Amino acid sequence: MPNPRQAVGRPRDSQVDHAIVRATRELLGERGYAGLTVDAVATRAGVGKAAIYRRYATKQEMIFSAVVHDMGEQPPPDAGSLRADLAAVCQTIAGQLGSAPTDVLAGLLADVYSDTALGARFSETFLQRERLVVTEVLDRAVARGELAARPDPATVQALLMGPIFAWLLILMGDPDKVPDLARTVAESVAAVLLTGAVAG
Amino acid sequence: MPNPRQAVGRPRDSQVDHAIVRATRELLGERGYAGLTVDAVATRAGVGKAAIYRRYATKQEMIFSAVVHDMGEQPPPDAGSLRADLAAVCQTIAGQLGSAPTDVLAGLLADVYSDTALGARFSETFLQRERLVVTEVLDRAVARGELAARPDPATVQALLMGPIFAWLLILMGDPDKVPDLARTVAESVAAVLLTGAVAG
Amino acid sequence: MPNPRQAVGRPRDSQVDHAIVRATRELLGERGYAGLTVDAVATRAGVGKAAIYRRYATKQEMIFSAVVHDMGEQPPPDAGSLRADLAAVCQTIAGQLGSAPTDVLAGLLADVYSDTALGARFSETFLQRERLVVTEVLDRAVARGELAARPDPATVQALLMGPIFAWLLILMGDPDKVPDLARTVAESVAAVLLTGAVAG
Amino acid sequence: MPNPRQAVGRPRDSQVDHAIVRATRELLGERGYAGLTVDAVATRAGVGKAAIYRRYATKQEMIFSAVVHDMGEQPPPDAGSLRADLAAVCQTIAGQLGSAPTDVLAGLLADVYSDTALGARFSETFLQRERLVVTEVLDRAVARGELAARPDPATVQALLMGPIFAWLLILMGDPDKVPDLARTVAESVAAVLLTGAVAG
DNA sequence: ACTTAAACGAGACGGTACGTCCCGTCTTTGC
DNA sequence: GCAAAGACGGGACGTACCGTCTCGTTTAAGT
Repeated sequence: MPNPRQAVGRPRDSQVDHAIVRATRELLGERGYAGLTVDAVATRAGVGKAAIYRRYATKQEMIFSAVVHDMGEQPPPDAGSLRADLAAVCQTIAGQLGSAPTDVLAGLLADVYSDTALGARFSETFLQRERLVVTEVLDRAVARGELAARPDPATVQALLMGPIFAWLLILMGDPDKVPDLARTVAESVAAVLLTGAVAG
Repeated sequence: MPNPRQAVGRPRDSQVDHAIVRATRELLGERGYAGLTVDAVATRAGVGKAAIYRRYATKQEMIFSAVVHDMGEQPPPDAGSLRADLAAVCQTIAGQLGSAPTDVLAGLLADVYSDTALGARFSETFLQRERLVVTEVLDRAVARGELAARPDPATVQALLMGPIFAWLLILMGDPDKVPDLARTVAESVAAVLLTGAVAG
Repeated sequence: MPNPRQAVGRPRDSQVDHAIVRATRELLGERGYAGLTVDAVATRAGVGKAAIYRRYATKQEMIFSAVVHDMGEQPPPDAGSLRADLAAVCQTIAGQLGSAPTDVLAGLLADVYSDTALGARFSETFLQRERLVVTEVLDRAVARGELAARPDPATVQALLMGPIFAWLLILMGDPDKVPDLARTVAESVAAVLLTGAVAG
Repeated sequence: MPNPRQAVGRPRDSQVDHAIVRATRELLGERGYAGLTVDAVATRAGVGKAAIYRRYATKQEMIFSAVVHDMGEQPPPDAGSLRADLAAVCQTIAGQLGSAPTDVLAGLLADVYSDTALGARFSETFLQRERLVVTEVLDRAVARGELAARPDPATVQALLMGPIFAWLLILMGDPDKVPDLARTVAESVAAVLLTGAVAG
């Protein structure tokens, strides 16, 4: 059951979509989050502002879509143990967070709080998808007999992503040390979970 | 040897200082971070804009000063064990982060990336002071013989503050559950440190 | 010798022509000259914008054609005397000017100055045709012996149409009084012409 | 009884007023009425757009004020006879109309119809003031015994200004011939008035 | 008391970006 | 090849803030 409105009128030009996303990413890299303007994106993309606002309701949505686009968050491969699964999840998180400049991440995070629609989209696109991954990993551990009961996935999610987030965004730590940090995080979360200290 | 320029002319009115801080906090609560304007603060405070810019170089500095004001980060009391000390540090962090609305925290974090001066101040006022606390706690554990060598304080700081940060700012979790989370965090960090898995 | 391009392809739909003209007039009445948009005309007419721009090069031309359409300016019937002929011409002018809302007339007049092509068409469609009428009337008066020489037709044209124009467009006078005014104008122009005060 | 609000805050800078008016006039001359943009005026005047919109509610008001500014319409000197007085009035009208480019006059006239406030101002600033002049001239003629009763000033105003208006704005006639036309107009109006054909 | 100099409320200033609107053109699908 | 529908590049509009700059007034400290 495709969208019935697709049949009428000139269809959206997908080259315009790409040009906007591309220009946004380039300019974010060149001028930073705070220095990005919609006019500059339009000019760089060779596109009218109307074409941008036809796709995105606000500047913030445009940036969000250009940066987050498709944080695929594929279903995680079973690595055989909770410890190994957690390590894999951590690496994925680290890879995603490291894919955008920190000032952009911080800017987006702030925008999420001033735009309800964006907040919902952020939650759906990113948080809930990642939570499913965490849930899956925990369920496996229960199935294996490593855990007696499934701990709260949201709590585990915070334990996993938090330190990496803090390292990059708040402490402005060296990105090269993120892999080491990810290992330590996986280690510490596995330790605390396996002692049974975290409630469901 | 005070600033000689202070002696001449009309002195700053400390009531103006308070009015600005107060108006800023009120308006942050009412309209949120993104909705705050300097004109509105001036009006609410019954103050001219010049009086604000005489005190703060930018809007961001004004907000920073009004919100962060005095994250005291007092020296931590020795609780007798690494596990207990980490728990205390975690509670402190949780208390500080919970004292401001999340949208304000996110907004300030974004500003830190577009304003070098603010970034430096944020680092000095907040990060480095907290790092000293972490370092002190770790040193005590070494002195007690709990740890063979002092792990990297920055890494430990990320492990401690990260999950709470993520819970509040990213996952938009229930603030009432933060104390529980803080306990879990302290537990997990103590576990991984005591196994010696974290390098110095 | 018709246009050879007319023979190929689908012929223009004359219903579309009428729909455009009709929608234009309706919307001019409802929203006024300044509030008219091509999109609105297309929507109201149930027509694509391309169909409009296939017929008219600009929005202004569209309006012009819809409003002026056929200012017939038929050859004037000989009324027997200069005085009577002038009165007839004046009534015709008054009738034409009164047929469109004043804001539309003012808008069109302004457009004539920003669009050379429209200016030319305005001149051909309206001014020159009217001038021929004036010239004819003056020539008759010469033939009758009422005038010794033919005065400058452009000057007489200005004397005849000017007051009615000013009354409606500038002074925003009562349209019901235009017939009276037209009589007075004819009277005054006849008077000055018959005294021989106007040069050829 | 001066404006009580003058005392508070920074006063308007009259140099800014002049810069705006000057830039508007220059650009009207260079690019014509249709080519004028508010941004261009702001840039040329070395002024922010806000400074313009603080003074004028719309672009149209700005242009109106810059062009019409002060059509002084001083009380007319008594020339001794109705015929001579009318000639003087005609010359004044001709001078005023000739002081601005025709495209600007046409543009302003159109604006008057899409902006009620501007229409009112146009009427007060220009039409009513001129009408007083006409009324005064007619009253003098009555006092002199040239006229039995005072004819309708609005009608006479239309008779006087109309032909000059039509000559310049509609017929796009040679501006050099306006003085001749003005004389003819005065002649014809005097003729018709003195025959008593125009009602009060 | 009188001068000096800075701080004060108010609000205008130059500048920049926003999001909207409209023009005239182009690109689909269908007839 | 015309039709409706609607996306396209371009560009102006009027609004909203920012951080600065006058105004005239008020408040101390130093004479």
